[in-house]
Amino acid sequence: MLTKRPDMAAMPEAPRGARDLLYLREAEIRLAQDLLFFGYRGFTQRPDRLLEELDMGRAHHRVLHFVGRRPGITVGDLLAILDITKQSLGRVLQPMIAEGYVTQAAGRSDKRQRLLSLTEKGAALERRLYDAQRDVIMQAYREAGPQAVDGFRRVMRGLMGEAAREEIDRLEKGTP
Amino acid sequence: MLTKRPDMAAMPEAPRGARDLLYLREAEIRLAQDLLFFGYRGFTQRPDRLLEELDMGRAHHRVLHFVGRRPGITVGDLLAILDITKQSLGRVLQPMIAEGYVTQAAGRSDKRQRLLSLTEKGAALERRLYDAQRDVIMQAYREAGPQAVDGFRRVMRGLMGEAAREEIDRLEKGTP
DNA sequence: GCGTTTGGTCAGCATGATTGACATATCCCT
DNA sequence: AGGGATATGTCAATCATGCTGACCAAACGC
Repeated sequence: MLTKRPDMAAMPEAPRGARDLLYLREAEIRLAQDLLFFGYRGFTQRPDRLLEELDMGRAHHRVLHFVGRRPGITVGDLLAILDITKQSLGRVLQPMIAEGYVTQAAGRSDKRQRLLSLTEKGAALERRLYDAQRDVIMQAYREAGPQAVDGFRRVMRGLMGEAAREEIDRLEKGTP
Repeated sequence: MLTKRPDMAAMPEAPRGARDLLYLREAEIRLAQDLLFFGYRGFTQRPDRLLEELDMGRAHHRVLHFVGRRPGITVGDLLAILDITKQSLGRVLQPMIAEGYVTQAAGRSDKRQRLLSLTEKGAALERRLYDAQRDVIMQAYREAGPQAVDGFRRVMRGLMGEAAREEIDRLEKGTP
């Protein structure tokens, strides 16, 4: 498949140069795939190592992160953010409650709700994970420069769906 | 933990404004975490759906991608890129060979090596996955603009380790 | 009072990762 | 030619994280 390239058949009479543009575009997209794969791995590597020592995984980190980000979040909202099933969350969340990383409190207006928050212990662990990840991000931001950071943000926002974009805006503001 | 913020104790006599800067920096890092989580999910979502229909997972996609990117790659090099164990790769790779997505050929200089390449069938599937992912990336790139794309690349490179950065350079050139 | 919503829980399954141990073929150096 | 190192494959067992379907309990709200 070394000689087969995209959309060639679809442009049998493409103008001179169009073929080269397609090659260029493909190289650009392939590079993006590689960057996302290796970059995301670099981003998760250090927290993963810390979590391993505590017999936890990335799922636990996500709970710590989003509960810390939005204290008093309901189980339902957390499920919507993580986009996993109630059962999958339960298996991670219940042990975290039992071991005192997360607390539940009945909602004041709706008593069915279990509002989730981090305990001191949970917040301390979250901060350790945050610090590890912060170092990696700060380093990348410093090397790249502020303008690059802005570009990074724009592209990442574009990669996610509309729902996730709204979720991010909500997280940035507080809890509207 | 709503009132506890980073490094406060470490800067008891910080100048006016330093405290605000720390708040700002934390918000920046938290945003980066959210962007990477939701962005990466958006990036993998469409291929994941296609793969599901064929009873494959993300691991299969990674093999198709990197073998397609570097035809004739050795098992060892692929392992180094994916950073998984031989056994983990074997469970994904062997069925793909059996079902005719990937072929093996003995290395000409070193006959121990099994040089991996995509078959027509494998390349066709890889292209379907690529096309799905390309649409998402192109959309994000178009919305963000070329300058943002450059910034995105810089930051993502910064997030990965030195080894991954070299690997990306190697992939971009060909197979040095 | 009754249907709906929120949350928890049970049993079972798939995927993709892990480790340790061992086998085979080939390479390369002495 | 011998022998250690290298490249790959394979066995068995385990773990983490996702899934489904079914069902229950409590509280809401009309």
